[in-house]
Amino acid sequence: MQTSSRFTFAIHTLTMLAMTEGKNVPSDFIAESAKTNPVVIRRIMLLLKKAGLIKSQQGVHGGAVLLRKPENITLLDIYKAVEDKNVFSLHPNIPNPQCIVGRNIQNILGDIFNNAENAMESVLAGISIAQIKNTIHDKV
Amino acid sequence: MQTSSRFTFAIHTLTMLAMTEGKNVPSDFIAESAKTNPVVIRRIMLLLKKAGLIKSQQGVHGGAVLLRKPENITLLDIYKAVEDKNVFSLHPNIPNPQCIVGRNIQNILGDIFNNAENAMESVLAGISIAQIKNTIHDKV
DNA sequence: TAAATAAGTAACTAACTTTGTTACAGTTAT
DNA sequence: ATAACTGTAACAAAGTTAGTTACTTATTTA
Repeated sequence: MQTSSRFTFAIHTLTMLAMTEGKNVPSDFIAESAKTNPVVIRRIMLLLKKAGLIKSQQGVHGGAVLLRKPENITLLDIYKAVEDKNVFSLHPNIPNPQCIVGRNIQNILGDIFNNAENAMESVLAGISIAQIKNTIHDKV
Repeated sequence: MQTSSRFTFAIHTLTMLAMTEGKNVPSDFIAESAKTNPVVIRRIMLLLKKAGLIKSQQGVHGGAVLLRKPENITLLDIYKAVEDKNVFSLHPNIPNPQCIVGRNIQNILGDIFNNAENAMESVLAGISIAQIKNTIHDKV
């Protein structure tokens, strides 16, 4: 599995927006901090926009701003905005229904995988952008 | 992220071995149940072998057998045997150290990502191949 | 009104991963 | 000797990702 950096880029982006609350932040500025191309950031901004986490403005002094307070944006909100696939994948082809294992394994694993992902997601749900921002401030 | 099916294939394989305890099970037999190519199964068997979960034998009546009781093989053992990458990825390039966010974000996210993965892994650690085998039997 | 700045977006590349496949060498039971 | 296995190399096809260039559209400001 090749894991994407979208989630990390998205958290980075929203943290930057939380640091400069109110002001429009352009993608170039964020890209410079995250050391990537502005288009990569803009693509992620589109996903965050679709999820209702930010709004953006074109033109001079344009950029992105948060639509919610940092306290009300959890990492789970962000995760769901930018990662669509599950952590675990079942078989690429449907297993043999004439085998007792093949006939049952997908149901069983589906439940287990859901439980495992939920456990992971509840950790993400417990952390807000505000907490990350504060941790950064505390460190300085 | 393109998630792999190795974990699912590996659980499927070990469950099959647990069902026919003692007997050597050939890759073709497992592949037929999982609806994939025998080489795919053999490649996964190599990983399970390296992790000490199975042994395998060449030649007529060859195949794979478990090296531990099904009760003593957890999904976490299997996961670690076949998936080497982390669920989450940090930035592909090192963030800008001259930015307060860039300077701190990787440490902060590293901790959070570890917590989230640990939560997921402890669910996997709580389930054994024996449980899966029993669930299959109960269903019939 | 012109210029400058920014998002939005399309198109493309390079690198990488994954599953599936063929082929064949080595091993072992019968 | 033969047949049935694993082990393994090599390759293709498909998909994803990050990065890049280039352009259109929107908006501010001088």
